[in-house]
Amino acid sequence: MNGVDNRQHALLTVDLVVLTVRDDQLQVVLIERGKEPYKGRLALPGGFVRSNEDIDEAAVRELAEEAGLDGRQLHLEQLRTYATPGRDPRGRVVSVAYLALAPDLPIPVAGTDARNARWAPIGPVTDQPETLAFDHDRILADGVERARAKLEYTTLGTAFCAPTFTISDLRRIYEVVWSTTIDARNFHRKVVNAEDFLTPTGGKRASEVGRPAALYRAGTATVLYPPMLRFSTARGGAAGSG
Amino acid sequence: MNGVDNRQHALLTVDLVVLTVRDDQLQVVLIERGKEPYKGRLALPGGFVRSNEDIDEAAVRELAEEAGLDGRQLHLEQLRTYATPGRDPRGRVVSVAYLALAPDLPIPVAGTDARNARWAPIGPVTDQPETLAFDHDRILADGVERARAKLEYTTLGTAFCAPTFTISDLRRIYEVVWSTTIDARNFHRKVVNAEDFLTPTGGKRASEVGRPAALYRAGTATVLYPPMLRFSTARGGAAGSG
DNA sequence: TCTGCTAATCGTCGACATGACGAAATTGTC
DNA sequence: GACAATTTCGTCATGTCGACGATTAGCAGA
Repeated sequence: MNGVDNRQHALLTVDLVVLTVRDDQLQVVLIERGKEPYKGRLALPGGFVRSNEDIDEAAVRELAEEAGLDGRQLHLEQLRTYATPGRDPRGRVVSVAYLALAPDLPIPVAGTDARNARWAPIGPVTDQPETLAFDHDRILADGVERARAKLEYTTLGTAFCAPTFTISDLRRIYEVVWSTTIDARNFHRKVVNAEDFLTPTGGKRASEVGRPAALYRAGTATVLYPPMLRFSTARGGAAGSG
Repeated sequence: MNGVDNRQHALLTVDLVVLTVRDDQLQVVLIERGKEPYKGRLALPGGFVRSNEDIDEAAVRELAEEAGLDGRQLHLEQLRTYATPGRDPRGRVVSVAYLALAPDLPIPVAGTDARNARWAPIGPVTDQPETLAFDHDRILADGVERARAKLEYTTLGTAFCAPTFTISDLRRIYEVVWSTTIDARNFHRKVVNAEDFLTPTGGKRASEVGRPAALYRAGTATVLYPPMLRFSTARGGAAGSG
């Protein structure tokens, strides 16, 4: 707002980091780009925000159009905005990234743009630089880190679960997302004692083998008190980066 | 990316939630708007992002221009993006909000746009709706909540302190930001034991009265393990007598 | 110098959370 | 019925935390 008017118009997009736990792996929805730029390259689903459309709406719409998922049924939150000049060869394109956490759903491959969408394990993507189009590697990494962090101090682990689930289901979420192993007995004690984390449904589910497990629904709590610590209290504090 | 091209160009701005603890109150930098829309109204500092300027740069620039503060010397992080249609009467304006945490610095009222900038306690602002221009009340509330949450599980409390500070200084930060009181002895034990949270400088500072306190610098840790819990675990604690 | 006063720092104690791990309970399978 | 697998309940040592007493270090006034 000084003498020179340097304001510039930009194109606005939303990009989606849609995560699930599937086959004991953390997986993300990727699409294969059908046009330039980066034609043929893997990318996060996303697209341009329309006139008079709020970005939250745009995220829900793209989730449906490109991934075939219903945004009202899964956790969706704004992640971060990426606007570095040159991040998109088409010009100044600002992307608002969203993070979605979903249970292990099949991707409907209906007659939508979701035809190219697929679940892909994040390992091969995050291990190699420049796997995805644009700056989507970075966006994915930010989304994964956000998800990992949120499992610690929120009850969001249930967002990866089906509407009803067992404590083992939930434990496997934590183990996969954090790439650790958790003692089943201590985990059980912890989540059962955490107030409003889990609501028992009364039902039980017989797995293939072993004692049937009680079924639960997500409780009303959104914050986990006390939090679930990712790295055991063990000193060392390898808490590293920021 | 379907048949109809609904993509729309938007103007991009950055807005700043700059917080400090001053006079035992959480305060924020506000400016008085000099032009329409909302002329004369209080607002968060901010402005348009320039061509070929990254938003992080724009945030640092606006911090200097509008608040007279040096962004390299304080904590600055992206907060959230606001893009609801109609949030700005001038048209489609997308605002990327940033959160800055600063020690109790005077605002240089030099010959910059900072002439209107001032520190203002957040209480009167957050208590009344529609105090600020645009949707800045909401942005401020989001910024304050982010700051409160981050004190729990990061070492960011030191960002509110001068380069060297005492443990009491740090404790007052927590007390003011969280609007609680904290036992000085337990707080002392906790932060001294938290690895790499504080680095002793060796110096001491004599306050007006009482035993002089040791001076510290912020340590290298960015994460607080275990976290500082905002609401006490309050299990048996509150119920039982001592 | 001695006596207050205040704030910083050190200690103690009980309640509770947690990690390690034993053991009982409940299924299906051979 | 023995066995394997899994869930669920207990036990124990350790660590953290809140409550709070005690000591220390500086200043000011008697």
